[in-house]
Amino acid sequence: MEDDHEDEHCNTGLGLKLGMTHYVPKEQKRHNKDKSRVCLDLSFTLRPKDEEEEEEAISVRSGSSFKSVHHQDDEDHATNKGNDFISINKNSSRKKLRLTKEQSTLLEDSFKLHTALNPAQKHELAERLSLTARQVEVWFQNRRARTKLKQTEADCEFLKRCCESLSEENTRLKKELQKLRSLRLIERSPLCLHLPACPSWEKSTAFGCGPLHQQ
DNA sequence: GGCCAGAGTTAGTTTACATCA
DNA sequence: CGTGATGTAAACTAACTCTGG
Repeated sequence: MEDDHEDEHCNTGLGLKLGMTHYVPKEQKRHNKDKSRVCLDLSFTLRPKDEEEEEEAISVRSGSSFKSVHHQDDEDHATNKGNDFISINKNSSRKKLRLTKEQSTLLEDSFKLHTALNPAQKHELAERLSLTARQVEVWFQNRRARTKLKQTEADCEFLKRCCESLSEENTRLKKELQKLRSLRLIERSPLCLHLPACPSWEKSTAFGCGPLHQQ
């Protein structure tokens, strides 16, 4: 899969950009219904300066997709050499980083130790992973969200089982109550004065709340 | 007012499956 | 029938925005 990067360079990015696709940035989708505008996404500053200027001449910088500039950590993008993220994005529109096995493992291991990082830990980990601190931060955010979601699903499943179990118990008790009521009718019958008492009756009547004391 | 975390959303990628030649 | 190409929906997840503490 990762071997296909070269093909990807040829396929998507350039074709889309020069193909005059009606690209609608997120901001515009939300606030601006002007879909006729032709836009190009100039996401990364690692692009050669002249190329950027050329594109700016025919485009409208949306400022949306990569608004993440508000994070100072993003300056680290320039230090992220050798990473797929950069090598892909410099030539195409927004591409998604795929973490390597090693990166994922290290992140997971770190997450097991601390589900949240302080700034120093974040930067240290980012350095070890050749990622930006922002990327590490986002990964931890998403990881926490996934953990929480899984926990919620597990809780949900547990409560569902509890509910089913209680429903069964409720049904069983209702049946028992029904049985006892019918027995009470028999007991009151003059023909059946010496009917042995049901053990559960004795228990419940001891607290004054058994079937015989109901109503 | 800046920072951070969580919630919710968007969008790129992968995977599984179906269909067709 | 088996096979490769293609299309599509679902799942996954990096990156994003918004909001509240």
